[in-house]
Amino acid sequence: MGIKQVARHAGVSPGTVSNVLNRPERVAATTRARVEAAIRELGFVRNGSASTLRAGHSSTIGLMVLDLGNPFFTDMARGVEESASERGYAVILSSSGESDDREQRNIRVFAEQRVRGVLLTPVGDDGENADRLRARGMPVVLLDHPTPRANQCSVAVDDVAGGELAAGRLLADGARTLAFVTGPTALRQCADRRKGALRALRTAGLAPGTLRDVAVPAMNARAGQEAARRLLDDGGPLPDAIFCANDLLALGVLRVLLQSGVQVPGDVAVIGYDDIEFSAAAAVPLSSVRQPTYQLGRIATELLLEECDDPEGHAHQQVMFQPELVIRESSRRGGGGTE
Amino acid sequence: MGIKQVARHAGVSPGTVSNVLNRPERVAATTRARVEAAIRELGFVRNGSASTLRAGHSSTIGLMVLDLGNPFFTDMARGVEESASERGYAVILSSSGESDDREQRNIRVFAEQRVRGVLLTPVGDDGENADRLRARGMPVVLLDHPTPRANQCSVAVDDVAGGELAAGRLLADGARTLAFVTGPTALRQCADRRKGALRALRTAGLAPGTLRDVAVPAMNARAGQEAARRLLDDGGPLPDAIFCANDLLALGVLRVLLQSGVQVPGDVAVIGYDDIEFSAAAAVPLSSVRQPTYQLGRIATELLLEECDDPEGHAHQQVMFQPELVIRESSRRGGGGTE
DNA sequence: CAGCGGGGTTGACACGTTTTAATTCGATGA
DNA sequence: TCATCGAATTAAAACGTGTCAACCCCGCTG
Repeated sequence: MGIKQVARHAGVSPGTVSNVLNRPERVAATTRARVEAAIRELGFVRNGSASTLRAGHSSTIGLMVLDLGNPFFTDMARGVEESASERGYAVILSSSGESDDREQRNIRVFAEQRVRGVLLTPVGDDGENADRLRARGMPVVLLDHPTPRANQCSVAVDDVAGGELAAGRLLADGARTLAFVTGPTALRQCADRRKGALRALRTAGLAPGTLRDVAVPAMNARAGQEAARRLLDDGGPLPDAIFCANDLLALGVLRVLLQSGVQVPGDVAVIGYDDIEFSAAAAVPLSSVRQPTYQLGRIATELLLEECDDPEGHAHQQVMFQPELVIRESSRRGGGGTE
Repeated sequence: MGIKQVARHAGVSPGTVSNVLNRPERVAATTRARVEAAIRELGFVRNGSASTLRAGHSSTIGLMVLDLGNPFFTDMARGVEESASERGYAVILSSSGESDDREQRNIRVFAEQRVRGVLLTPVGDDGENADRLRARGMPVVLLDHPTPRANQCSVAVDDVAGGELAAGRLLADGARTLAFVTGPTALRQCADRRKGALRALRTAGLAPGTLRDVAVPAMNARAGQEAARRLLDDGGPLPDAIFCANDLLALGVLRVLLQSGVQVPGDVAVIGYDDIEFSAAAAVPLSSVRQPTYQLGRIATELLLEECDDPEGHAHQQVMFQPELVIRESSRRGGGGTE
């Protein structure tokens, strides 16, 4: 069922059918109509692999995120998909699950599929995978990951500023001891948010040692529960406030605290990061740091496709958004607690 | 950068390189080593589009879900991806956003890409899109959608039973008037859960008119908020209990109720559907109907790949799971209310 | 009337892989 | 010594599309 059958059925040559599909303006209206009718009658759909083989690249882009279970990334993906489909591109969506191996495997799939370009939220910080792709001549835009390097585009939100914002608010509210619940410390997001928190501590004149790190191996609610249990079980006094690298972590933390009879924000204030939809509906509405998630996806896609369309004329850009603090019940001192 | 360059570099013919890639056992150990070295040195990666063109189909499967913003579907997708990658297949993940148009567009992409098979959670009930695919000889498994038709596999959970379970519990707890907050009524999930609720009403000896439908155009938290506002604003008395077609809807409903000072479950009991992770952490922990989400994805993938591997010998199966009620605070009468 | 130009169409080739049938080569047995 | 056999490798064809140079036809100009 190829272009040839359509051509025969319409009484034209295969080349003409191809022209109808790709440069309709070059073919006379009457023959075009005839070909289109044939296409419809035969139910023809273009063989993408043949196109891709001929063209050297497909009309899909690859999107790799850290965790599909995190609404932050699915919101981003929505932005990507809408922006891409407006330009006639399809999106192949993949998740690395924060695993270096899976990132590499999935990137290999992208390479095999000859996607037109890749949007990558990298697990590691070295940009090795991105470099490998670019070495093959494949445009890459880093997503939710800033780069100092000028050889590629990136779109990100200032996580250091976000961390400073969150911790700063907790300190301003009177907290003297802080815990930082974090996922894998190798993740740039975690490291930067921690750096911001430390900066806030310094500004407040407190020693960096005041920040107690609680690292868990994932960034979901279950891991957050584990972190909270660790905080509760180790015998010492609870910190005045807990800053979580992630709303999912924060929701897990919150849940265990409440189950254990700890008052939030009375005994402990909690603040998360990402401002996912569920945070506002949590048992204690969660303060958080909001990012322009959907926009992140849209803009990254635009940059990527711009580079694809004109690799020579394209000027790489490093876009950096500023996050915004959203204060709700969970960090509002005097809002419902013991103190 | 093709098989030919690798062949030249290793001093063998292209056919041998292909054999190394696909049937390593047929090539002598020493030449195999030489070819593998060449592959590594040149950084060769197989051109998937050429493979696909030759084979007639790629080694990817397409997965189309209703809503990537719903954790129910991302959990399912996790099951699919893990099961597929165990067998060497990659997954192209797409969301129809509950829109018929987008479903059709994305299925077209699947067809163009010549995916090996499709896992489809259809928007409509007619199975037209699935039929079109199967007419092209492409295996399709319906996901979260039962079929009476024996010409295809399906994997689903009994939504009528789930609806009956949920509404039955609300009635057993003493509710006499019920609201059903639902997304697009054309969605099978919504229709079936409603049917179950009606069945429960009948069993309890109540008139079907007792069920007050509140239909909103989407199945997310925002739509749930709209539904709750509609319930509050129309002047009449609130129902004793609200059954939501979806946890996202329920979380939205819950939020607006609590903001308006309505006690849950004291004034109104609420129960959702899907038992997503966030439900347990909601302001009032949400009762819900649990489904074997991850298993759904795994089993559907297994069925699909089984059909792909042996289209003739494959016997279609219609798998139906039974849901399970999870009772939490939001529907526990006497748990914290006025009554 | 011959020549010219241009819009519309065609035919053939290339893309990179897989596969099948054919070929080489060394060893074995008669 | 020669025929035979099997293992290892090769050459060539095919998959369906896009492109590009060539070609045809027709009207127009000189």
